[in-house]
Amino acid sequence: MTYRRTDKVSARLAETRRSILDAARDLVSEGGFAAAQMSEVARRAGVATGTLYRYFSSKEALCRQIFREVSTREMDLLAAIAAGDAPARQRLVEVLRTFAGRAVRGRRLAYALLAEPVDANLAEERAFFRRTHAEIFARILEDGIAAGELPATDVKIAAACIAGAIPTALIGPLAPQSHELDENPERVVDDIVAFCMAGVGAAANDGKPDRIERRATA
Amino acid sequence: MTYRRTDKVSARLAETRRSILDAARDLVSEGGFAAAQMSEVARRAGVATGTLYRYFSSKEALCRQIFREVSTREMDLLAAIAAGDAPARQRLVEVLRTFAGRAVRGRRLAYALLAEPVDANLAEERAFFRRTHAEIFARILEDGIAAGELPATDVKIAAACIAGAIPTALIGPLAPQSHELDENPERVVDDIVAFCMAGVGAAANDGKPDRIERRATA
DNA sequence: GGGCGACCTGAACCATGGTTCATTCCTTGA
DNA sequence: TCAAGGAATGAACCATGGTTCAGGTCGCCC
Repeated sequence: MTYRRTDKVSARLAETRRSILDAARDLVSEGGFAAAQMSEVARRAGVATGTLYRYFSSKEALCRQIFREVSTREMDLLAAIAAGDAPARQRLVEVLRTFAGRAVRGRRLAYALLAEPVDANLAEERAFFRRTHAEIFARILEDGIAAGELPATDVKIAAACIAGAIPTALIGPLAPQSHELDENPERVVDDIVAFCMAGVGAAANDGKPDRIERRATA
Repeated sequence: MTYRRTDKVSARLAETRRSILDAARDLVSEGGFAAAQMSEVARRAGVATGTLYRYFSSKEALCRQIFREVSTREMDLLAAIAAGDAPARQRLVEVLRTFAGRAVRGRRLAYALLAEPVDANLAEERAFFRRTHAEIFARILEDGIAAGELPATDVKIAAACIAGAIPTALIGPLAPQSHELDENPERVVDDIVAFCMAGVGAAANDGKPDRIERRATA
């Protein structure tokens, strides 16, 4: 027993771990998971390739960790809104706007999380992410139906539709071609949210004129 | 000049080409593009691996061809409906039902075309496929708005929402977990179509009771 | 200061799967 | 039947990128 990890060392280790995760996350938000090659992650983090394997058992483990950290942050935001005690319709609008708005702002990262081609292992993690999304939507829908704010629907299916419509409209293969997003992201978000709200049988106008009226008068 | 390709040979070549394409398509519809390895395609087609390269310059070229053949078939079906002279709302419902219905029936293939992780080259082809979808939806929406059947909306965005909602709800990472699809695919398709129709500001009841009423009485 | 072991290094290793090419087989036209 | 050349073969080749490991460095404890 001649060696025991000292606090200073632990701190340094933790720091290295963090810098690896940061490097990987940065790479992902710049070029997607495809850009996060182990050698490149190491270079960015200022360590050798082999060192990565002292902190993460495999590339998959590292990527999963990234995925979790980022998506947990997002989910927590949405969950907090969902757990509020505002009327269900209002919570739903807020959740959708938050989701879509954040995706637009961190577009490259959102693409990586939601749409980038990844291998089966990561796809699993993504499925979990999406499922959690859908559950948040579904719970609010249930509340709304129970409270009579929304018409009865199969909430699971409606939630899945929402979970598909938003990313596709924003960052899927359809989006890049159009430059509307760069010009007027707010309107795009508004329109998407309006579509989803209408889809679940609720007009989007909670205090402000909704998409349809606004555009009809234009 | 002692050799000239005879008709019989041309026919045989064409046949080989076809059998390669068939083998590849079958593999894709069984296990997605991931399962379509060149050696396996060759085995199925009853030729040697090298032979594939006499017909297609690369795996990418082969896969693109598959993608095009399959998706063209689907697009043509939808385009035919879209070009009809029924009221826009009716055409829209029909297109959506056809799209969703075929995806459910050929689920594995639909997954490959719409959602399976593929590399960037194929993603391009997929983007084209989706864009064409969205354009079909958009055109019908425009017709409907012009005819006063539908409220004014940004048709591009609505179309993108639809193009995202349907596949995700049916075959995306969300769907597999539930077995509703196996039990009652028709109802699921109905609900999804209803969501989309409501999203564009049209209730889905064209002659028959819509989702909401039906479920509310259950 | 010195021995010990954890930590770090990065070039070599390996697995996967697409691609090539020297060789063989077959068809054509005489 | 035979020379000429296109078509087919499939094992070897190669590129990519994750993973390993023998050797060096550094911090802990006495």
